[in-house]
Amino acid sequence: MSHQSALSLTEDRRIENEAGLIFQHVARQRIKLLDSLLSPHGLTSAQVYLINWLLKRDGLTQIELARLLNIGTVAVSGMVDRLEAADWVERRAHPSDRRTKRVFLKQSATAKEQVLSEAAARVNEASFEGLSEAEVDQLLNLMRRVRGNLKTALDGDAPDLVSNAPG
Amino acid sequence: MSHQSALSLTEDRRIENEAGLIFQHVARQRIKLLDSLLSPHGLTSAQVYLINWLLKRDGLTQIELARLLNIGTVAVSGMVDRLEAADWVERRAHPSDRRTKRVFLKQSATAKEQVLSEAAARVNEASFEGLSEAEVDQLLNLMRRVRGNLKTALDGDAPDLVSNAPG
DNA sequence: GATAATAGATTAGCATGTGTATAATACGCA
DNA sequence: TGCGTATTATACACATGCTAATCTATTATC
Repeated sequence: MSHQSALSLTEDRRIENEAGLIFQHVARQRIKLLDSLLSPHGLTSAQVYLINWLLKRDGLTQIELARLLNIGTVAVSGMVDRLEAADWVERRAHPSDRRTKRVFLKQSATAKEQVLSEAAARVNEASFEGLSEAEVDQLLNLMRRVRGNLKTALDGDAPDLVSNAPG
Repeated sequence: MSHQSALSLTEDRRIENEAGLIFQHVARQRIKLLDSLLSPHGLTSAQVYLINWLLKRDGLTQIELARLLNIGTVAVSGMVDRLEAADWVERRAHPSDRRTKRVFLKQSATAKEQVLSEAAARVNEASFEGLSEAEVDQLLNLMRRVRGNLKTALDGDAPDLVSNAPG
């Protein structure tokens, strides 16, 4: 690794534990805050991430959702179960492939688009309070590079389906 | 919020979804990579975060661990259950407060210190591949500010016990 | 066409986190 | 002493993620 000479195993010890905690805490705190904003609407943050992709492209298959959300197909299966039970989405048979089930939003979900958008924006505002626009850009760009690094380390060389995010 | 004028609700829409996904993906990818490094030793990443604090200060109470790990006491209770069942730690009665149980490492855990340290270092190396030392510092500093912002948004004004991380 | 390999989705079982409710203990104060 | 409150840990129910195994349907190969 090119980085190894700059931060060796021993020199790295200063940040080795803290970095992991920071990334985890920020992710979990954002979820917690987003959940608190969404719970009055009967939705969770993970469900909204899924719905956001369907708002961009309705009728995605579960495997496509799994790749976009960076989770396994099993997790998608369970989430769609719960979303379907609560009448936010419905599964429909794929016209030509009977293995595949496509997921479509129901009207109750599309009607919430504005609410979900504002909740996400409020979490970002809280997160980036006091940071300049340049600093936010810097942070997100560095995070994208870290995500790419980790994807390489985990997947080997799989294509990056997530980089074209909805927005 | 001072930030609101720089990035309004509408201007924010470009990043509103992506930011959340990035933070989540990075956190989960790091966990996944760390878990894969630790599973040969019969440990999970969450368990190692807890053990790392005990390596710094053995005999913490469960509530202290909860605050340090930024999780609830219920989650600590379950984790200590599993760690105790696997003989990594043991609960001991507090000398003066019979409500409290302090958690102590067993020899099997302290013997693993070097292994855990190297696993964490390898995750950081993979994460920060291609980033300069200055960029890593920049990233972590920005993330610390985000964490502080979110803590304020969630807790109100609770003290930040986590900023003095082990390492 | 029959058979093998691949792909999409689900089930089962687990770890980790949440919120709410409870039990036991400690503490503050009359 | 004793009552009310706060603290610590746990029980319960749930959401979200994982891996491994399974089932069905498609595709590739002989």
